[in-house]
Formats: sequence, structure tokens, C-alpha cells
Amino acid sequence: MKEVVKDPKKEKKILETSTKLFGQYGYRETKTDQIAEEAGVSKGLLFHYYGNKGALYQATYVYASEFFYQRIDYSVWTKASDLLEMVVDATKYKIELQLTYPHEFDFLMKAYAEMPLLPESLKEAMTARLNADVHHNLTLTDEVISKLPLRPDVQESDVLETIYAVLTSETTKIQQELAQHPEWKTIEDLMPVIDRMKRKLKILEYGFIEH
Amino acid sequence: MKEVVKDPKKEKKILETSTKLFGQYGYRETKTDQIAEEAGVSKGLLFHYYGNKGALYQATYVYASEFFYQRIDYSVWTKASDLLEMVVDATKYKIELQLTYPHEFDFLMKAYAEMPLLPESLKEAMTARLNADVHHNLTLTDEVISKLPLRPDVQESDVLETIYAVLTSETTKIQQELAQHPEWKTIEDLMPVIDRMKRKLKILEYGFIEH
Amino acid sequence: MKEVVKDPKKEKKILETSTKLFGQYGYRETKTDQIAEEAGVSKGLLFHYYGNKGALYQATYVYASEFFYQRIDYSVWTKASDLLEMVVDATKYKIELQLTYPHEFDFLMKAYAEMPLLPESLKEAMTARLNADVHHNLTLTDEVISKLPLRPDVQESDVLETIYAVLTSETTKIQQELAQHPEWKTIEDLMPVIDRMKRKLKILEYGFIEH
Amino acid sequence: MKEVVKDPKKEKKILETSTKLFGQYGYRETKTDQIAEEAGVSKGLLFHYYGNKGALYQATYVYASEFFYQRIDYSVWTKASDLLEMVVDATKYKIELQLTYPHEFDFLMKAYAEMPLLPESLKEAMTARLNADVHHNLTLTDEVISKLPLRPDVQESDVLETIYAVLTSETTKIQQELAQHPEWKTIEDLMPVIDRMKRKLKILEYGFIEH
DNA sequence: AATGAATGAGCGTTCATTCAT
DNA sequence: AATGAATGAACGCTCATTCAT
Repeated sequence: MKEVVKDPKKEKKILETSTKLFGQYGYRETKTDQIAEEAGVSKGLLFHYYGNKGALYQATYVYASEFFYQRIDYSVWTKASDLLEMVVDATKYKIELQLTYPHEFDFLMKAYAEMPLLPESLKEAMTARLNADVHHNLTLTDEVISKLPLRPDVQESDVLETIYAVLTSETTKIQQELAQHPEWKTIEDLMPVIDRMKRKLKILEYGFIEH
Repeated sequence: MKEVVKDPKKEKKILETSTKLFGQYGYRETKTDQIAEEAGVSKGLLFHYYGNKGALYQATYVYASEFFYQRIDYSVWTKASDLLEMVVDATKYKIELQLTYPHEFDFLMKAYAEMPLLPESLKEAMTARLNADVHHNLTLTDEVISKLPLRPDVQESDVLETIYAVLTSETTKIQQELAQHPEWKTIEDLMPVIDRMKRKLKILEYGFIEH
Repeated sequence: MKEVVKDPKKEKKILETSTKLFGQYGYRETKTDQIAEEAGVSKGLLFHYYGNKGALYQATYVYASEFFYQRIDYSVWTKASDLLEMVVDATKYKIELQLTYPHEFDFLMKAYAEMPLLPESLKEAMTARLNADVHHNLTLTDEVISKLPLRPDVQESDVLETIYAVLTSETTKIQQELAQHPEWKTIEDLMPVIDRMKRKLKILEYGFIEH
Repeated sequence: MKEVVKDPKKEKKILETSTKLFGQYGYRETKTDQIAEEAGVSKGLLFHYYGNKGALYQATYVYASEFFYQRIDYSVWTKASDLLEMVVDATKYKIELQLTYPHEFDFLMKAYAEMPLLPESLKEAMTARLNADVHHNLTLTDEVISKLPLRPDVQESDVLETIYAVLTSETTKIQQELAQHPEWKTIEDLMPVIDRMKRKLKILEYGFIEH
């Protein structure tokens, strides 16, 4: 495939628009007409730049994921020695990014969720991309876990998966709460949910049963 | 919308078929043509009965969710005093139902996953329905939790949600494993995954930190 | 491919229209919109009946070729013992059919001519069909030739090909003359061109060199 | 249309390329993008020089037909007194030209074949051009015929057309054989087909009927 | 004169929905 | 009540043509 020269301004406008629309309506429900109109370019240009809708979707993923992860300060993860500290810092950080760049965040969330419903060939292409990124994501938490003093009768993999389950669930919950409370604009507004996450992680560390 | 008189046999056939097809391919990829043909009725009847495709999808949801929950033996939950016992029994039970009624189960799973991807108006209608049912689901576990001796410094709601997070995650994992191992046909084949769930619940109960 | 039930009247109207338009403008230049409109049906019906444009083209070929060859009185060929008689009778007959059914005739002519310019898959499908029909056509002339007393120093295949070349060329010439003289409506109007063909065949039989 | 000043080198490159591509793929299947790229000029220049695709096609025809006929050594025709000699020499000569300049030759062949399939306005323009050239072609053979001793009962025009029919048919046959045998590179490889042509011309001269 | 990025009308095709029977 | 033939709006995509530079 020949690489087409793209006007950086138009490319940016297109990808911002497609990020927003794909993130809002998903792949199938987002129409190329709508993207072109909202981005202020012709439909022809979309296809001139990306060849087809599926490739535009993938380009949008690359854009959103680079956009997002370029802004990550990895020291948040690496400098933590304590799980609680790391997770809380990371979550705060993530939420801040999400509040600042909601479209990019929503797109990434939706891309992950709608993967199994994508047309076959696009699904395959996206699976490859997402697997790489998910793996990249996991390893950060991984390192911290390996430093923690675990009880001798638990398996590290079980602990890791359990923590991951709670984080995933909490993240989803926070997404929903953010959607329901568009008035939350700063990290302070989110202290209650951060605290809730802390409490849950403590349950994981110390158990909930009295003994 | 006027309520139409429906031939019970045809209605059943339609809903069984739509359950299977929507569950397999999702809303957009399932064609009304295909449902009508496989159900052995005319496409006209589909629209005569349900008005439009979205309403058929909702009716399918009502059917599948009633189908499924009608068959639940609630004593599995209520007679348990021990969390581990309850969860394991409930999970075994759930898996048995899933193995027995895969179409209904798959539909419910897919309905939950594809909700944000539905056309706008259908999405709203489905969101309302699903929220109600998720709530219903939680309360069962709730009763058992309230009987457990909790540490004084933890909140019951946090514990409940944490357990729920782990169960949800584990359920998803099991779905994937079931999809990858179609040869698992009895509950015995699933003992390893049940055991893994047990270990994770124990982590929740007693914590993973050595102290 | 499921065979769709077709309304005979609409099918006829569609095929008559597609015969006319494909015959006039060729495959690429004929638009499905135009066929639908001129046939008085929706564009959807075209695709419901034939699946795609290429299949409609093939169906049109089958229609035109059956239409045409069903009306052929084969006795014209078989009862002739003399080449001249046979060719003249056959040509008269062909021209009469052409004057009566110009659209079907034109379509067939154009289908043959535009074959190499068709999209690849359609070309293959059409090649198979046309080869069968051309072969069918040739064999009729063949039989008569074999009955003629040939000079010992000529090869039958050379004679056959030479006759065929003259007939083809004459047929093409007649097509053009017919196109230029829409006022020719009966076989009588064509006696001059028939006579010209006779004279040419006589040249073939007896040579043009004085000796 | 204002006549634009054209860079001779670019014009040549464009026409060589369009000759090759139109000859290979035909009018509709040849894209202006492709011509521009292969000719090493911008697409804009194509339209600057020729206004539209149809005009470029016509310019290509003028180029190819002038290219071809400029290289004809007319003495091949004029110096022959014997029909057989003339035709064989001319045919050899033609084939040599075709082997030397295949693109120009192919374009001319395809242009002739696809004329009725061109968009309406282009078709009219091309028809006019081609008719003129075909006439030009005939007159050469004409001179030789007029020198031959014809039987008193044949018309010169009939003889001429009959010869022409056989030559046309034979030429087409040779084209196909050349396409199937790319290994034929010299005139010697073509002696069998030249001989076949000789035999057919003899049939024309002396007839095939024994008497 | 020359570029090539950008356009948009137009194409073949899909499929939920309608409606005469 | 039930059919299924028929519809047509909507879609993704193509490509000759335009025009700012």
C-alpha cells in the first residue's frame, strides 16, 4: 500500500473526529459520511487517506493509544514499592487523563469491548494490536506484585489475577460513575472513589474474615 | 403498540431461533431473513408480532432471561451459610445451566457485552432492562454475606463488590475456557477451574499479605 | 444459491429492458438504476432476483439466446444440399429474426464483442456459455460443406474457414447497413444484400481468376 | 478548447504510456492515475494537456495510428503485380511491425473492438476517426486487384470485399495465435500461418468446387 | 507550466420494513 | 392471522475532474 501524503491538520481533525464518533457509537454505527462531515473534509479524502473504513478504525486506534500512552508518566508505576500506593497513584493518574481526554479514553474502552463484534478481518488486525498493548499494561503491575511479601500458601498468579479483577471492576464502575456525573471535573471530585478502591485493595491484602 | 395475538408455538420457535442467532452473531450481524427462515415462519410474521428488529431483540432478552432465571434453584444460594460453599455451589450450578442451555446463556452474555454498541434508541431500552436484572443478581449473594463474620474495619458493601468483581472476572475467564474446550461436557471437567475460584475466594477471606 | 420466485411479468420486463440496454450501451455503461427505472421495478428487485449485476447480465444472455434460438427453424439448414441455397436461406432467416427482434439480436452481437472487456469473473462465465453456442452454430454449416464435391488440392478446413470468414464479414456489413437504414423493414428490402452474398459465395466456389 | 503548449518529451511519454495501458486494459479499466504514474507526470498535467480522459483516448488513437502508418513501406503494396505476392508480403510486413511495436498495434486492435462500448460521446468521435482510416487501408489493395485478370462475370468490388474478408479473418486468427505463442519472435516462426493464408487466397482465385 | 491534494457525483449492493393478498 | 414479494433509503467505495499553489 502506497503511503499517501496527509495534511497534518486534516489528519488530526479526522482522527479526533473518528476517535470521538467511533468511541461514542462503535464501529458499525459510525458512518463515514458522519465522520467526513464532522471533520470538515470530503468523504473522498477519508478513503484517499486510509483506503477503507476498517483501516481508518485501526489508524484511530493507533492515534488514540499513542496519544494516551505518550502522556503516561511511567514513574508513577516504577517508583512505587507498595501496592496500594502504586495502584492509587496509577488510578488517579489514569482518571486524570480520562477527565482531560475523554474521547480518546472512551474510544480505547469501546475498542476493547467491541472487538468480538467487528468484521472478521478487522477483528484479526485489532486483536493483534490489542494483545500487544494489554500485555504491555499488565507487566507494569506485575513487577510490583513480585516485590510484595506473599503468604506462603498463596500462588502469585492467583493474587495477580485477583488484584486485576478488582481493578478492572473498579475501573468499569468509575467509568459509569463518570458518565453519570459529568460535573466531576477534577481529581478532587474523585477522592471518594479512590478511597473506595483503597479499601478494596486492603481487603485483598488482609482479608475480610475476622479471625 | 397494539398487542397482537400470537400463536404460542410460533412465538416459541421465533424466540428460540432469535436467541441462538443473536447470541451467536450479535444484533447487527443477525439478519431478520435468517431468523425467519430458521424459525420456519415468514419474515412478515416477525414484524407483525414485534413491529421491528429492535423490539424483537428486547423480546428475546425477556425470553432468555426469564427462561434462565426460572430454572434457577434458589435453594443453592439460600441454604448456604459459608461463602465458599455458596459460591462454589452457585458457580457449579451456573455452569451446569450454561452447559445445558448454551444458547440462552450465550445470548445473555452477548447482550450484556454489545449493549453500548446498539443503535441509540435500542441501547437506552436495553440499558434499563439490564440494570434491573444485575441488581436482582447481586441481592442473592448479599444475603450470604450478611451472615458472615466480617472484620470490624471493613464495609459490607465493599466486601460484596469485591467478591462480585472476582466472580465476574472468573466467570468471564471460564466462558473463554469453555469456548476453547468444547470437549468439556460435565461438571467434573470443570473441577480445576472451580478449584482456582476457591483459591481466589480464600485470598479474599484471609488476605494475601504475610503478617 | 437459493432460487427466488419471480413474477413472470416483471422478470420478462426486466430482461427485455436489460437486453435492450446492455445491447445498446454494453455492460459497463449500463447502470442498474437505469434498468430498474426503465423496467418499472425497484433496484432492490433486480438484486433480489439476480443477486448482482453480472448475474443479471448472464441471465440476460440466456434469455436473449434462448429467445432467439427457440425461434430458429433448423430445417432451413438441414434440408439444404447446396451451399448457396443453405447460406442464402439461413441468412434471410437470420435477418428476418433480426428485423423482428432487434434488441435481442443486438445484445447477442454486443455480448460476443465485449466479452474480452468484461470483469474477470464475468468474462470466464460468459466465455463458457458463448463457446458452447458458437460451436453449436458452426456444426450446422459443417455438415453441408462435407457433402460438397471439393477440388482434390484443397483442404476441407481451409474451405470451411474461408466460407466462414466471408459469412462473418458479410454479416457484420449487413448489421451496419441495417443500422444505417432503419427504414428496411421486410426481407424484400434486403434482397440486394442477399444477392451480394450470393455473388461472393459463387466467387468462393468458382474462383475469380479467368483461366 | 484552447491549444495548450506541451513539453514534447512529456507528451511522448504520456502517449506511449496511454497506448500501452489503453491497449492492454481498454478505456474503462485504464485509470488516469495509472497513466500519470507510469508516465512519470502528474495527473493534473494529463488534464491540463488533454482536458479529459476521452480526449486523451482520442489523442492516443491519433498517435498510435500515425506512429504505425508512418512506418509503413508502401512499396510493399505498389511494387507487387501478383495478388498472392502482395498479400503475403504485406502480411509479413504487418506482422513484423506488430512484433516490433506491439503496444501500438494492440491499442489499434482494441480501439477498433471496443468502439461500440465507449461512452456515447466518445463513441461518436471515435467512429468518425476509424471509418476514415479503414477506407485508407482498403485503397491499397484496390490497386493490385485492378491489375488482375478477372473473370467477366464477377464484379471487382465483390472480389475486393471477399479478399478483404478473408484477410481480416486471417489477421484476427493470427493475432490470437500470436497471443498464445509469445515465443514466436521472428517472421520464420510464422511461415505456417503465412502458408495457410496463401492456400486460402488460392481458393479465392481458383474456387474450391471441382468442375 | 505543472502539481497532486481534495472533491463529490455516482456506483453496486444490503436489508429492515411495508403492504397487497 | 400470515405471507413473502417488493421497496428504497442508506451504505462503503471509486475515480474523473478541479483548483490552490
